[in-house]
Amino acid sequence: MRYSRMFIPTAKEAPKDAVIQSHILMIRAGLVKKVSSGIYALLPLGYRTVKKVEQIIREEMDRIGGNEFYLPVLIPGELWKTSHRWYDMGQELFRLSDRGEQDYVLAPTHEEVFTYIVKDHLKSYRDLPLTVYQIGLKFRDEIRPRFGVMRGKTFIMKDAYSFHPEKDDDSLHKTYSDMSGAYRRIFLRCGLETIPVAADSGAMGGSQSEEFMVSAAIGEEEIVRCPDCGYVANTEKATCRLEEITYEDTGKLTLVETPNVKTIDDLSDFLGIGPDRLIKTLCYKTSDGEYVLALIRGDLEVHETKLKNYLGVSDIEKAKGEEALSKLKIPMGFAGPVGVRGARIVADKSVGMMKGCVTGANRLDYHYKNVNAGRDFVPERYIDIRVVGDGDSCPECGGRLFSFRGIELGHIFKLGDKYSRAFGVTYLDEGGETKVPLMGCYGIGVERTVAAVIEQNHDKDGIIWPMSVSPFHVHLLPVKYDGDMKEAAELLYTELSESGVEVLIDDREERAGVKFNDADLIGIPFRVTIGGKSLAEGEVELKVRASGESKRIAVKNAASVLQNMVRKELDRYGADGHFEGSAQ
RNA sequence: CGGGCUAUAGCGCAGUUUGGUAGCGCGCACGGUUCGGGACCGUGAGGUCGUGAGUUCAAAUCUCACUAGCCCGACCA
Repeated sequence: MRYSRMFIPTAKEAPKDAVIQSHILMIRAGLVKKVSSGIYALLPLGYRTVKKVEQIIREEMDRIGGNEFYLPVLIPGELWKTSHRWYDMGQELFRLSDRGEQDYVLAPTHEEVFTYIVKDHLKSYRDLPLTVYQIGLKFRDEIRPRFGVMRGKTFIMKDAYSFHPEKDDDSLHKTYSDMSGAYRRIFLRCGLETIPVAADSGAMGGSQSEEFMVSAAIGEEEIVRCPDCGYVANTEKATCRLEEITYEDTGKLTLVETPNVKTIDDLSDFLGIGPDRLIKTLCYKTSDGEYVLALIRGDLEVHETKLKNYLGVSDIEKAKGEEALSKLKIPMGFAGPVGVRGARIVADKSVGMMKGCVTGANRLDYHYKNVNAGRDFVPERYIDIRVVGDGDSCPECGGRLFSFRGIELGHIFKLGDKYSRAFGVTYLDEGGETKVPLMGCYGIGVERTVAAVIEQNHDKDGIIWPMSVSPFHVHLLPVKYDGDMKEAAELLYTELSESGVEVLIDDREERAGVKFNDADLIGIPFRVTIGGKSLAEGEVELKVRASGESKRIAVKNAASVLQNMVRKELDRYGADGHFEGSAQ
């Protein structure tokens, strides 16, 4: 491609709403343009990279037997009512209706459509297992779009679904681990180091689930890892060993006056007791309108996602002060589990052994002391709802966990039969009996992957593309697009292009400095400078964007040398040595 | 949705306190000099000052309402 003909709006300064490097660089290098909050247009350079990532995904999906589809994004609401997600999903689902007032959704994922299609054609156990996928646009009415392309209202996602014989967990597990392997290769081929993390399955339902994370300070996920045994988990799911604390029965329940002492810290100071002797009581309201008291040891925090998952509701929120008072007669700051009516009581495991402790008395300015769990109150269950973080003990080996932040690029789930059952998907088994298949689902955020590549591969001057996803392989830079330099550059351009190397030639009549800076910003792995002096000596100059190394090559060999270097570099990112030639 | 903030030329910003009819840098166009790391000189184009109402002789500036966007939190690929 010729730079002068290509739409590449580079900029010295990025708009102030870009706060992370990948976002700033995507805008400055002319990869994307914001159309509205959370909605981005891919410009030619950005789209080239996106297509390469898609192609890598496609190759890896096909390798494990995936069938690629192209599905509509406008979906009849009927399908979503069948799966019940029309009602469950809440406001992030874009809903609309046509002139006949038929309901539609803009698909945020494609379980419904794929299940609908498979239902009609799946007849026999011989058709299983089946893996289908597509790469396409998704819509989510995100509450807060963020970080450019990282979290948008529209985004490209690869989503795959697998179908397996009923109760055949081995078959499901086989595809699940094939996916896990494919995901590792995909990210590796994109030049990314990802960390597979045990995760929460969230609203999707299902059992096992694994997220593919890239470590990044701006990541939206918090992950804990044990350096000793390698345990890794999203904090939505992570557990830890319970600290050994000795509690003693201190006698019978006693009311104690605690005027205006509302927080754990204040209470701890006021009574001169450590926070691990206090039971924190948080009052939640579920999306079903139920009230729940969540109990946890005073020095710990409740993880709302864990609590929500246990309760099996789509959302929870802290109950408003007035509401807790009027509905449950619980004054804010003095809440406790003793004698409460009208609310479920759920306790973290840390509360299970607590004796001789302090809780709110549900009476303004009073707490109870000498509280024993099990005696003075009985929660419906002791479960793990605590926030696990730095310094907690690894549940596997007891080592000290540390936490870090990550960006979620992919997520794989075992779904079970929720969707197949809802849609009435069945097949006949060997014995001629009707069965319901198990399902798995597997997603990758495409633009987000591109953003992560930039996040991990850039310097102060711009992007440093891995060859596998770079919009071009070689950037030809004639210092002057005129005379001998122009001629040599054009010749090299033709030779390289004909041999399958993707070349961007900077044929603009710009000053050298401008061209160099744009080249660094755009970040194509190999830059070849065709300058007056070296050309007079029959040479051109190769600069490797990543290392900054440069060397001279004889003009007459340049095409073949570059061709080999590009090939070698592409092979480095090939998976298992199977990678063949250019990513296009 | 809760908390914080912003809105003036394509981008980055000043001007708002104390009302007087809009400016700087980058970018863009033209001319000239320059020409291997974002050159210089000159000329020029480009603005409903987020929207609407109000106060006033006069509003980017003061008042009210609204809208959009950004940051922190809850949701997700």
